[in-house]
Amino acid sequence: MKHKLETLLQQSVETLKSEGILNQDDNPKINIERARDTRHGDFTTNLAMILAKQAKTNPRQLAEKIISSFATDSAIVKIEIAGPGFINFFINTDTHNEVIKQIHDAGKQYGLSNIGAGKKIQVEFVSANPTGPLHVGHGRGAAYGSAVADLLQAVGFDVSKEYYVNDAGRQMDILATSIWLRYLEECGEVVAFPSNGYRGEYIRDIAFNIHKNTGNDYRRPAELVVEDIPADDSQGGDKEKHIDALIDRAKTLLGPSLYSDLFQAGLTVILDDIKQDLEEFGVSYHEWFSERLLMNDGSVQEALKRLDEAGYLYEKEGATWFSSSRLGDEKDRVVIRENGQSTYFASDIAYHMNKLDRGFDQIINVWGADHHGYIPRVRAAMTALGADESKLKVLLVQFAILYRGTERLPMSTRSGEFVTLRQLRSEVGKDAARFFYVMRRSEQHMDFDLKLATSKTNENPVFYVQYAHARVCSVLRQLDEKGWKKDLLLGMEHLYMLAEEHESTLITTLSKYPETLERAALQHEPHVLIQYLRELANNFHTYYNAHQFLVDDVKLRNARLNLICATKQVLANGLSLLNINTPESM
RNA sequence: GCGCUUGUAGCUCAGCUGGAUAGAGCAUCGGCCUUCUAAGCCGAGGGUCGCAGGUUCGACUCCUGCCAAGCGUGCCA
Repeated sequence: MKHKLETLLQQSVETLKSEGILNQDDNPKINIERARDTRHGDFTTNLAMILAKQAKTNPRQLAEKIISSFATDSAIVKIEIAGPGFINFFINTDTHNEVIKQIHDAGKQYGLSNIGAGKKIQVEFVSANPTGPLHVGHGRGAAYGSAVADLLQAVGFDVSKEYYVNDAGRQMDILATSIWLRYLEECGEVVAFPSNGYRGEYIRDIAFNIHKNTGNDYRRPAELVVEDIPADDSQGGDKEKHIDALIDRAKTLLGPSLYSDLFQAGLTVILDDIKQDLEEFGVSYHEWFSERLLMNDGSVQEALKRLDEAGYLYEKEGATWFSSSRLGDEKDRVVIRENGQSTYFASDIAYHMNKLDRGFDQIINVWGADHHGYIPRVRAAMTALGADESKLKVLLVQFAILYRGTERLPMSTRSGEFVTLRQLRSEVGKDAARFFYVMRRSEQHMDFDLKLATSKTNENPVFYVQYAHARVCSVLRQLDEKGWKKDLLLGMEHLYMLAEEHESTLITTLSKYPETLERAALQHEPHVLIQYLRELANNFHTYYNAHQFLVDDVKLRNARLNLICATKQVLANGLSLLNINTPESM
């Protein structure tokens, strides 16, 4: 309907041009909106107000002319000029009610579209270091990223979801060393635990299992482990130097093969845990992309070579630098350290080169907001590689700050004090967690009060929406118990009987679903869909309380049943897109 | 210091990229269960849209300057 009005208005503009009322080069953007108030009809446009200046008349007069040149259409019963010059369109009820048939015919497909036209989009999200379980901050990225990806898929993009596994680098060495030290404790070799190590209980679990499965293979005398190691900061030393020395000691005492086994064992356990966690959260990936792979297959060297050939690399103070400041970054960045090792950023350059080579039309990175300073250097790298940096879209997710009542909960991976995603799921459930995470705009800082989410579950908005779905199911069960049958065709023939205001409002909301999906997807704003579902549920509950569906009049009854079944369908479509369950009863 | 993000009801947040009288939920107060699930519905109160200018028919929305909060500003990842 919206598109139809657009074309009709376009024709009016052309007519007015040929009459000389409008200039030939006036090509306004035709803007049709839903009227916010029912008194303003169904659709509205501000076209006359936009064009009034060029046409040198006042908006209301111009609106008159637009209307008089407007082709008649059976779907439109009335056109009005209102306020400063809005043109309001009133749609006839048959056209209005037709959406119930459309929803029935399309079923699960209702709302899907093909505006993405099969364009390839990659969405990378979460990508947490595999150094420990996911916490509630990652949960937000997971819920948001997957919702964005699934929405884009729903409107016709060819979407690939990816997790970048940072399975290389110093953090991983710290992890392996932390595990080893806990393992030594299991064996009875007591070594003071470094302040910079990973202190979580899960490290002990991993160490315990390695000890159980492999015995004393990794055991080395405590005296040798600590011999000549520089002091930790608790002893007035430097924690970085301390941990680096311990890593080196682990490598030398264990030898490359055993060290690598230990490293791999830790990585596997943690990554498997992350995969399972996400799966249970309803998040799936097409690709788990390994950073180590990039480092081992020469991609990093290749990427740096390309930067060098383009003249963007130079040597300074023993390191190799990328002159990103020439491309909009604040300063130049090191890609190869003094010690010869490439930096994390170098891997990331290679990773983005790899993404480009895979032929995506658009690359979306969902990052925690604390990484925002990283964006200019990645864009600079893409440009330097000769790519179109506008292909990259970075969506930032603000941290979720956890509260239990008024108490702010600590969130530090290193100290091991954090609420895991798994704990959150078991406390509030998958559905509520996903709903909560996606309910707010991603750039909003978010306060997540566990006490509220757990102790008052009945106030949780997710139940409100699910309850609407369950209520329709319940009505259908009642229908059955009364020995009545639903007569689809009879209902469709009598949709005109749905003349109550509550019915009309509900139908309008149903018809907004496709455009809501479209907007939510293109703007990368899943909260728009949540907002919509809450409105739809509200319309339904209000209707439910105001009118009886299972009335004796068989025509009206079936018309109403068709309406609430359409509502059920749209609720189900929206919720399942967000990977939230649609219970038949509650 | 500089950069990014945010500032809307007591609290948590929407506000459809500039439209008509700024909206929900929670909390508070008052109503509605012999009728399809009261996890629901109806009503009331509650606002200097951080502050000050500017742009125009029209600003919560765009521009500038302040104020406040969070984050960033590593040869960490």
